[in-house]
Amino acid sequence: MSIRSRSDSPADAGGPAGSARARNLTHVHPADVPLQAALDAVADPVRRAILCELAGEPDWTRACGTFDLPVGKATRSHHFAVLRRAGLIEQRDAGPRRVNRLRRPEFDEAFPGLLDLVLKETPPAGG
Amino acid sequence: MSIRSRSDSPADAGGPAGSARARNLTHVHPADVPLQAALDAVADPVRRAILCELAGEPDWTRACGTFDLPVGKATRSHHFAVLRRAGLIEQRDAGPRRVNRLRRPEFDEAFPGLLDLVLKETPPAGG
DNA sequence: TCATGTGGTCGACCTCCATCGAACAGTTTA
DNA sequence: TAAACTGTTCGATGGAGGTCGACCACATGA
Repeated sequence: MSIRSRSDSPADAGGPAGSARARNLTHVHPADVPLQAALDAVADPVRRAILCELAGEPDWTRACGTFDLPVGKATRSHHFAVLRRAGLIEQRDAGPRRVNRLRRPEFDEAFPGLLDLVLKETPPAGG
Repeated sequence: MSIRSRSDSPADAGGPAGSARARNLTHVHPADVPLQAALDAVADPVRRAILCELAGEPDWTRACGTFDLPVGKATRSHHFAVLRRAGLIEQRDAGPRRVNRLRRPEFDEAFPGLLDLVLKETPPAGG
């Protein structure tokens, strides 16, 4: 397998030191994520809804607050953090908003097929 | 996709009506399993250990009690039931024992890549 | 400076589920 | 019949995590 240098933190690109908020934005490369964490991340329906919405649009175009989710903003923030720690999404501060990107190629390399299953999911019914 | 006739309950093969215990052994075809149930099933480390052990041996050679698991027999029975209802394993009564088979081709067709991820998992560390 | 909008953090609550001991059921052998 | 073995079911328990309201931190614009 290809052990890449996980030091190329992509969120650091965009400034010498970044803002104070951005410095708290820690990312984990999918290659460093245990299978347990990856499965736990995608096992939640709200998080799968986030991933599906994110997959349908270009990178860095969706802020956290723009997702249609049946939970409050505290829970929403929690879910985004779980996805970030599982190597599934990447986040970047854009003014007061935090925009997202689905880490599809990296995650696919670490867990082949898993993200495809999530994105191909047929919504239960009716909705 | 190939919608196969899910009425070919394989556990019924082997007798006209089977024993009383066998009649309570209900199976679910992986094609009828929601993604949520499949993910929930493989998200548990004990169940993944069962799947990995099962994958290393021929079908119908491992009874439930022969698995090396860090849980009591009540919990063990629970986990096997979850795997059965998720379409991951097939069970058959052999005397007082209940032997198992990994439903690898059927499950792979319904959830491509998922079982591979589980079986390729590297045990956390040390051992 | 203030107001607004966005998102994170904290504490608490609550539900789900993994876990266990005990009792029960079925099979085999004596 | 009894004993031994295997596995299930039941009821209870504990912990992990999803959820919320409230408050806090940061960025923008007037």
